[in-house]
Amino acid sequence: MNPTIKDVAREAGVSTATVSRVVNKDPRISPATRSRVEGVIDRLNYKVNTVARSLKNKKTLSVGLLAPEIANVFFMRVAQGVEDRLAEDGYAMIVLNSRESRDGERHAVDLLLEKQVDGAIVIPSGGHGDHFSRLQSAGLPVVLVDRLVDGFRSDAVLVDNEDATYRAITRLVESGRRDFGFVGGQHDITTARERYQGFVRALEACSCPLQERNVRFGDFHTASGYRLFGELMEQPDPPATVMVANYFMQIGALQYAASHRDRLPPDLFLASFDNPEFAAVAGIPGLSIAQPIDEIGRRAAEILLERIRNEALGPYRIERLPTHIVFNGGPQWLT
Amino acid sequence: MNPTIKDVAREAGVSTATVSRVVNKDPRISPATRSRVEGVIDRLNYKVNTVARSLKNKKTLSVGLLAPEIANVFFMRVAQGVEDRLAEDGYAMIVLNSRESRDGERHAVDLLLEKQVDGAIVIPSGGHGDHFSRLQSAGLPVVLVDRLVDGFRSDAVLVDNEDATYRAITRLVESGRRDFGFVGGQHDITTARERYQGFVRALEACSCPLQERNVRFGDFHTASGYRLFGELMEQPDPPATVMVANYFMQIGALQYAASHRDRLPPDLFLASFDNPEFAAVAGIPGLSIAQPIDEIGRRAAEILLERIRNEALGPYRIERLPTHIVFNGGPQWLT
DNA sequence: CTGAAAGCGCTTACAG
DNA sequence: CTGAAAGCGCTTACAG
Repeated sequence: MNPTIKDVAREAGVSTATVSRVVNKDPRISPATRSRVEGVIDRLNYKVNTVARSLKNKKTLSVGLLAPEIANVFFMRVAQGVEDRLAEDGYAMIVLNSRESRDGERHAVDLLLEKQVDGAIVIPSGGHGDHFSRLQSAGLPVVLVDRLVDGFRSDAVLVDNEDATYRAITRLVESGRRDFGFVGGQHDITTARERYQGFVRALEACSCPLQERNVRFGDFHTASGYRLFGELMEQPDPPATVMVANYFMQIGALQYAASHRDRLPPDLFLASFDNPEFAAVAGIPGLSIAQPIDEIGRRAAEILLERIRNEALGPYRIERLPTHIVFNGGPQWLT
Repeated sequence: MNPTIKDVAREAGVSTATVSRVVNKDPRISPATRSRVEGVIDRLNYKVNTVARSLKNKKTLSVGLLAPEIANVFFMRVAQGVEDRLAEDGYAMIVLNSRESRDGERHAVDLLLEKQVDGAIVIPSGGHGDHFSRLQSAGLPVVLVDRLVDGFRSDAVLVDNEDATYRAITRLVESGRRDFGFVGGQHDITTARERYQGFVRALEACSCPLQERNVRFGDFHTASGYRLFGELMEQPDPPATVMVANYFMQIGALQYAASHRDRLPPDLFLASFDNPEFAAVAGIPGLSIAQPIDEIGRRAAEILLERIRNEALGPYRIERLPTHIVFNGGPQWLT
């Protein structure tokens, strides 16, 4: 059906070895031979069969991207960054969904092994990562994104959640706010833990009071944000400055706010991660700690490619990219 | 490194053919042999090398998903649906970004051909699709999603944009609204054209006046929605019921609305596609024509798999899935 | 600078 | 029910 290297060789009157060398830009081929072969390649519209090539080379030029869900704003921006970087080097991105379960992750690991990908970028679904080491045992480099996990060591790209939260809260303290609430995720997730620690540290630094009833932990989903933020607001004396430490919980909180405007403190201010568009539309003052999500994806891909090519032989690196703070109301979300 | 079929054969004292048959569940293998071989497979943790298998079978069990951008809510939900369906049958999904350009699409077609995918699902970037026929010439089935294109025929999965818009507008007319505006996309995109036609047809049906100054066409991006909706609102007598015929334009319109509340007609009502969360948070009354996006992805994958297996040999089918209307303000977005 | 030949890890028609 | 062998489409060490 599709022409093979044999067809080209026959038409050009050379061996398949020569055709292969032309295709792979081997400099030892004479210009005359090269251009003759290239002519035939064009004429027949020959495309190298990368499956055959992969079998020989033990490289598929493909990389797995494993995430807890696909329909997720954070994930898709990571994926965009990853695809961007991979495309530059001709690598394909295979996207897998772990469906937020460890079994899903195990299954995905099997699939990646079978598909012979050259490496994997993983956004973990939970706090544990033993099962990812099977990739490393098979010689595949892994780069973690967004968070670290227990029981598994590898390169990782994320942000400095603790420090970013610390700085954001400190800034709010400096502008006179002292009455804080917090809605976050479970502590087995490093990201959730780090953000809460930054929050606590900032309050300690200013000797601001932190009342236990103003702190809630949920599961990083919209419904959880709605419920926990609602619980905060339904108290007799709700905090006026609330950190909702995750994009989806923030959407939930904003939905609660939109439908219970009368319950909200008049000077309510919401701090969160990654959600400038939503906050802007809601018309509630706030700030977002913006992660460079595309860049995280790009860097993860970059590091993975280095490992695949054995350019990076040192110890595993945890790379934390800088965040920046975006205040609502400006036009900066209009891009 | 990884054990091969040869290692298993040697350990089990059988030929590689027998191992292959066990792996592929050939019923002719005796139970005794089967269980012995399976034991060895487990012990060595043997995984079939799908690259080698693909070379032999001329099937890679992988499918390409090509979209104009990855960081896009519509795309990611399609991708989720596609991945879901493909995973059931053990197919991998390779995601490619055409970067909203025809050259990007051509390049992706080359890559898909090289990677020997078994088929492709395409969300086109423009109104033209000549270049996709190279996939079909190579024997690869293609399923279009979201819209049709000139110069290319294939199966397609989308919604009945015209009728959905007609019904939504008609419903608003029945509730007493007569003063309409429209913000949509360029007419070379079938989706944009169909939605506008449905809008016009609904207004004709009720003999509602449609003023040309209340109709604007942009490019389906947030900034365009912001600008064009702003233009509508900055007129002396802005329309109170505006259809913003695309998810991203609607976000732009809501951002404009959030920052220019004083300019809005007091009884402003926004109709759009696919954005219940945003509209809910913004607190502006409205309705969304909700597409079953995951389902579109699933169906596209389903049809593609049928074509790959030659189960569907008939003529190309354009499948239009039903939409439903969601009004803001209820808790239905809390899922 | 070029070719003959082995081999990557599978599958399967053929033979028994 | 099982095996020997060919072959999928490449790449590359070796030889010239």
